[in-house]
Amino acid sequence: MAPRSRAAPKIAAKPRAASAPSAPSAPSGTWPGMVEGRPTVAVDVVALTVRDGAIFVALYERAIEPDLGQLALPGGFVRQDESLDDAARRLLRDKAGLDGVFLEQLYTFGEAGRDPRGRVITVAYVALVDAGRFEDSKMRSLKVEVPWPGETGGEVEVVDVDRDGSVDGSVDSSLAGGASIPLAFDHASILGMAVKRLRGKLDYTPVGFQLLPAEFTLRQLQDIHEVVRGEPLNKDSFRRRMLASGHLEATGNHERDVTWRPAELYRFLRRSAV
Amino acid sequence: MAPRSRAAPKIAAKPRAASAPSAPSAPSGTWPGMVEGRPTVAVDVVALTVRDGAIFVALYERAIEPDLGQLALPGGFVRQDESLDDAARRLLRDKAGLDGVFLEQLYTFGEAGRDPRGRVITVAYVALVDAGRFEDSKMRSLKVEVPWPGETGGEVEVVDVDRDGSVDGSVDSSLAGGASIPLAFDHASILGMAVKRLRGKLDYTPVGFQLLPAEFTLRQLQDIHEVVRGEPLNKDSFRRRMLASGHLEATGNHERDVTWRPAELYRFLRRSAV
DNA sequence: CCGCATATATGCCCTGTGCATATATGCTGT
DNA sequence: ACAGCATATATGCACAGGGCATATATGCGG
Repeated sequence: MAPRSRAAPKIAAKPRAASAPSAPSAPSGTWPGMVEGRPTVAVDVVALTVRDGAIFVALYERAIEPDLGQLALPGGFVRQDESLDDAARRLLRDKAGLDGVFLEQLYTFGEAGRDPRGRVITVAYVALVDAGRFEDSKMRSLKVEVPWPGETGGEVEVVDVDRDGSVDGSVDSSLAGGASIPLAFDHASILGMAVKRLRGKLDYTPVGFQLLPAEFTLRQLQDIHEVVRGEPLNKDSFRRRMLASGHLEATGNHERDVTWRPAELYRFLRRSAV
Repeated sequence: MAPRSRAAPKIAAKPRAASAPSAPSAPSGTWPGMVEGRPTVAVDVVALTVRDGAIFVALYERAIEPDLGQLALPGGFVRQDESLDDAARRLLRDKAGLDGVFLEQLYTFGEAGRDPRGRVITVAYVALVDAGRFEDSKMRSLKVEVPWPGETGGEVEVVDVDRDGSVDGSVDSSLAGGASIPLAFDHASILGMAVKRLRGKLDYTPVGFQLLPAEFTLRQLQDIHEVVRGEPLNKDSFRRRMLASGHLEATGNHERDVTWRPAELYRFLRRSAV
C-alpha cells in the first residue's frame, strides 16, 4: 500500500483560479444552441490515472458562469451527427489533449436540477490513462481521496497536492494544500461513481493495464490495484493470480536503475491463452 | 438446469401483428415535441423475469411508424421536469402496469442513426420482476434466447413460445413458434446488454431475489441463477455459498403441495449479518 | 566481498468448491 | 400400513486457490 518510491517527474504547478480569459458575458441561463423546453444532452469525461499512491483526475477551471472558477470535468454538448462515444473522444482530445486511451461509458446523470441553466442530461465517460501520458494533458491533475470503503459509493473529495517537489510524504498531508476543493455542478458525484465503477471492474476484468505503460512489473500492477482498491493486497497471491490469468506475457526485459534485484517486465495480452 | 416442473398458469396468447389501432398518420420523421437540430432524450425499460427455465421480456407491438407492428421495449420521451429514474418508473407503470419493482439504469444508446425519425438518445433501464407480478403486466411476454456464452455480449433473440398449455418441451422447439422475431430499432442490442449486465451482477450482488416472490426455496433461487447464467451450477456449493452470504434468513415455513420432501422457505435480508 | 532490498520459487495451512454418501420427509400406489 | 420415489438436508473427503512463512537469486553500495 505504501507508495514504493518511484521517479516523480516534476510538473509545473499552474496558478489556481487566476485566469478567467475573456469570459464571453453570455447571459446566465442560456447558451448557444439551447432550446427551451427540451433536455439538452452533454458528455462529461472522467479521465483518471494513478501516480504516487493516489488516484488523480483531470479537471479545469470553468471560465464562464455558472460555477465560474470552480473545477469541473471536461465536457461539452453532443453534436447532432456524432455518437456519444465520438463526442467523448472528441472532448477528451480537444479539451484534455488525450487521444487513443481507454474510454468507456459510465452512467447518465439526469436530475432535473443538476444544471442551473436548465435541463441538461449528461452522459459520463471514464478514461484511463497511464501516468506518463497524463502529464501531456493540457488540464490540471488533482488528487482524489475516497472517503468510503469498498464499493459503497458516494461523493469523493478532490485535493490539490501540487507536488512540492519533495517526496517527503511523511509530513502531515493535511497541511500542504490538503483542503478539499468543491467541484462544479454534480461532478463530485460523477467522479465518485467513476471510482466506484473502477474499483468494481478491477476485480474481474483486466483493466488495470490501462493505467500503466506498455511494459510494467508485477509490482507496478499491484500498486495500481492497491491504490484503486484502497487496501493492501497479498503479494504472493496477487502475483500467482495475475500470472495464471493468461493476460500477461513476459517480455524478457527487466527494469533498470533500481538498487535492488530488477523485476521482469510484462506486457498485456489481449486474448487469454486457450 | 432442467426446469423442475412448476405450476405454469395459462396466459391468453394475443394475436401477433394484427392490430394497428387507428395509427395517427403522423408524418414519419417528426413527432409531437420534436425539435430539429438537437438530440431528443428517451427512456426505454427492459423488464425481465425468469419462468419455466427461460428469461422473458415485456414487449409491445408498435402502433405507429416507424417499425409499425414490430415488437419494442416500453419507452417514451423524458419530460422536462422529471429525472431519468422518474421517467423510467413512469413508463414502466403506465405502459407495462408494473410498479415498485427493482429498477436500475443500464446504458445510454446514442448512435446517430439508431432512430430513423432523427436524433434520439435513449437511456435504457432494467427492471426485474418476479414471475407472478410479471403476469399482471399489460404487455406481451416473449422468451429470450441468448446465443453467446458467459458475458460475451451482443444481440439476443426473442421467440414467441405462446405457451401451448402443455409443458411437453421435449418436442423440437424449432417447430412450435420457435422462430426468432426481430425487434424495433436497436432494441435487440439493448436487450442483449441487459442480459449481459444481469449475468454479471448475479455473481457478486444479491439481485436474484428480485426475480422471486418474498419467500422462496434455495432450489428456486438456484433455478434463477442457472437460467440467467445459462449454465448448470453445483447444488451443494450453491447452497453453502448462499447460506454463508448472510443475505438469507430462514422463515421456518416450508413449501407446500409438492410430492417430495418440502424445502424450507427463505427470505432476503437487506443488511448482511455482522 | 558483505550487507541490503527486493524479486522469485517452494512448501504448508486453511477455506471454499466439487463430489459422493447417508439420512429425512412428504406424497403415491398397492 | 407400507414400500417406493423424489427431493431436501447433512456429513465427509479430495482438490484448488489464497494467506503466509521460508529459502534462494540478483542488483547496488559500502
